[in-house]
Amino acid sequence: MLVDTGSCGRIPHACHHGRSENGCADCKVRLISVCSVLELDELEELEALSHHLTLDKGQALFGQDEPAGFVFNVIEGALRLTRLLPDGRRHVMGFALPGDFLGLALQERHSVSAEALGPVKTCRFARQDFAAVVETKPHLLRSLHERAGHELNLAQEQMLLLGRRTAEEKVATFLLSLRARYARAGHSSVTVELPMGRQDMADHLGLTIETVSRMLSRLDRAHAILLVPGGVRLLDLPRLEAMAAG
Amino acid sequence: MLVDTGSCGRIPHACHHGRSENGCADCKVRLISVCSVLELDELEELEALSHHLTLDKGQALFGQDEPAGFVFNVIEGALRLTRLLPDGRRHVMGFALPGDFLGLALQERHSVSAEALGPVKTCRFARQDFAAVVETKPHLLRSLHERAGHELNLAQEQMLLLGRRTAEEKVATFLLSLRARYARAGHSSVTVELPMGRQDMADHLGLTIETVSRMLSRLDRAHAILLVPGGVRLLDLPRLEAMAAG
DNA sequence: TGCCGCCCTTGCGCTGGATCAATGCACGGC
DNA sequence: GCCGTGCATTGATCCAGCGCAAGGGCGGCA
Repeated sequence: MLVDTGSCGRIPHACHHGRSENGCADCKVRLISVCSVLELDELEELEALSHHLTLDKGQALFGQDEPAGFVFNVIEGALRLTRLLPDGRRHVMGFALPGDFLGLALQERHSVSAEALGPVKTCRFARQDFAAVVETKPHLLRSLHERAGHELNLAQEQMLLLGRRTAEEKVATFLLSLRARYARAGHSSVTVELPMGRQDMADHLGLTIETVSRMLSRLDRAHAILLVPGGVRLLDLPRLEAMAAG
Repeated sequence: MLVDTGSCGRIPHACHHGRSENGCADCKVRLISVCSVLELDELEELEALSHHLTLDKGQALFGQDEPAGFVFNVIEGALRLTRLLPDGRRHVMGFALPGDFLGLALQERHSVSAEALGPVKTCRFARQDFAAVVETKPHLLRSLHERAGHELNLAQEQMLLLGRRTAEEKVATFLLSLRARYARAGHSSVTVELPMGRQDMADHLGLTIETVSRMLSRLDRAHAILLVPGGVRLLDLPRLEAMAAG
C-alpha cells in the first residue's frame, strides 16, 4: 500500500510510514517535479523529510492566509487553488496537477486555498525543513525560481485572458491549455478530462456557470468539441486554436 | 551629470561612463531594489557590470518575446509592461516604478514589452553577467525569488480584480494600490501621480478608456477623489477602501 | 496669437454576458 | 423503485460596460 489509511491522525493525515516502497527513486512524478534536478543522494535526504498525504474529494489541503506550515508536491489527482474576496466572491487562480509544487515561493502564508477536486496524493514537507534543504542546494532554489518564472508567465497569460477575451475565447483557450498541461505530463490525448465542475471553470475564467455551460454547448453544437461525461473531446483543434488565438 | 546624453550610441543607449559619481553605494534605489541584500564589496562587483541607461517618453526598453539580452533596475521614472494578443488587443500587465527589477525570472526571452511613460533612468546588466553573479551568491537568488513570489501575489490580486470586480471597484483598487506602491518607495501622499494615460489604465484593468474616464469622473463628482492635472487626490480614503474591498 | 494635434470627457444607443427561473439528469440512500 | 440532492443545461430578461461620435481642454509651435 502506498499510503496510510487513517490509523494515525485526523483527516487530512500523514504518517511516517507512508512512503513508496522504493522511495522517491520510483516516484511517479519525479521527472516532472522540482525533484527532477536532484541527484539520488539528495533525493534520499529529501525523502527523509517527506510524508505522503492523501485527500478525498472536497477536502482542503490548506487555506488562504493560513501560516504555511507545509509545502507539497502533487503526485496524483487535481486541486483547485482559490482566492476569496471579503464579500464572498471567489476566483479560481488555477488547478494543480501531478508534478506541480504548492508553496513555490516558500512564503510564510499561503496566498490561496487548495482543495481536492477528487482523490489526491501529495508528498508533504515541513516548510522550514524544505527551506533548510534549499539553503544548502542552490540548484534546487534555481529550479524553484524557474518554476516561479513559469507561473508568472501563466499568470500573465491568464490576466490577458481575463481582461481582453470574450467568453468563447476564454473557454476554448482553457480547454486547449488544459490539454497542453496533460500532454506535458505525458497524458496526451484529444479527450481532455475535466476534474473540476462548471462553477470552478467559471470562477477561473471570470464568467458565470451559465455562460460556461452555454459556450460549451455552443462549441458542441458547432462540432468543435464533444461533451462527454467527466470531460471533453476536442474534435476540431484548428478551429479551437483559431478561437484561442483571437 | 548622472548619465550620458547620446554621444555613444543609438537611442536607447548606454555608456560605460554613465554611473553615479559614487557608484551603487549612493544609488537612489539601493535600499528598495534587489541590491539591498548585497554587501559593499558585492555591490562593487555588480557595479563593474552595470551601465546606466536613460529613455525618453515612449521609448521601448525591450519588446515582448525578444531575447532577453539585458536585465534592469529601474532608478527613476515609470514604465508600462504590456502583452499583445496576435490580433492587436493589448493588456498592460503592470507598471514598473523605481526599485523594480525587470527580468526577475532571468528567462531567455522577455514575456512583456517595456515602454517608458516619461523620462526613465535604469541600471542595466547583461543577463548572462547578472546570472553568473547570481550563481555565486545564493542570497541574491533568494532575494530574486522572494520578489518573484511577491510578483506572483500581485498577479493573483490582479486576476481576482480582472475576473470578479466591477468597473468602479477596479478603478478604486488601482488608485489605492498605486498609492501604496508610492508609499513603500517613500513617496507617501494622498495625491497620487498618474504617469500613465487613460488608455493604459483601461488596458491594465480590462476596461475601455471611456469607462475609466467615466468612473474617475463619477468618483470625482462623489468627492471620493479630486482629479488634478497629471494625477489624482484621494479625498475619501475610507470610501475608496470600502469600494476596493468589495 | 491662433492653429493643430492629442488626449480626455460626455452622451447615447447597443450588446455580451449576468441574472433569474425552470427543467433535466445522474447518483446515492433507503 | 422512488425520492432527494447537487450539478448542468436552457430560456427569458436585464443591465454594466462597450462602441461610436461629438465636443472640450491644453500644450507645442509658427
